Amino acid sequence: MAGLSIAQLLQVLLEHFGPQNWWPAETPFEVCVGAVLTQNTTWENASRAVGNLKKANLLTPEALSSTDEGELQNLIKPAGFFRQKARYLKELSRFVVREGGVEGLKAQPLKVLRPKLLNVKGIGPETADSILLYALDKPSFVVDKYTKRLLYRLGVLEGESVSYNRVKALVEGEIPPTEEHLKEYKELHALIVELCKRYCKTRPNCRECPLRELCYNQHNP
DNA sequence: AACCAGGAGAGAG
DNA sequence: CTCTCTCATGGT
Repeated sequence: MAGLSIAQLLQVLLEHFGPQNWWPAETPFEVCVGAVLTQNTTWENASRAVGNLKKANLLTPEALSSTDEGELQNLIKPAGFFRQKARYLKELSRFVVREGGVEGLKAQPLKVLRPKLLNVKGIGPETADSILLYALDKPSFVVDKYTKRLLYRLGVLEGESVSYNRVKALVEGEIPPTEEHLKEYKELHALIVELCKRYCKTRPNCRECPLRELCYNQHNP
């Protein structure tokens, strides 16, 4: 049944969609901000908020950390949860400044950086890994709702509520978190999102899905 | 008009 | 560690 390897999955997705070259952002810090703003929200909504911050010249750690929180709330409203996300962005930007900016973060090893990020209010496992992978070029695989849903429907996971760390360990067990696999981590997560946005949402569209023959429960999703 | 979207914190068991 | 509540805007 579950004879599907993660490497195979990546290969099939790459053949269908081609390299995605994520994350859609101009700077590493913009990736960090976007990672927070897209929490439990569509990228379309998060992107509007990012655009507002860009117009206001707030997409640097220094500018963001010294901005009035109330004004910040107004700018990021389209992303939803604007009160807590404004607080989270303040926490994050202060952290980045404190650590010597993006360069200061990049200089640190993954093993010490990940716990530090998880210690920041508003940065959970997915947001931390997104920042590590796409903003700081550290090989830390990103698990999200799509990843769990897809791996479940492919018969790799027992359910969709398997814990974050177990899914992460599963993938990183097959593709080790080393520098040489950085590109594969980036592409795999991006491709899973691309696939799921189109074919593997809560209500699936299996008929046009390129993976429909691999999906063990395609008739009762 | 419910339902959903690239989560995370806080509290309880 | 797992379960449940809350947080909010915008599209279908």
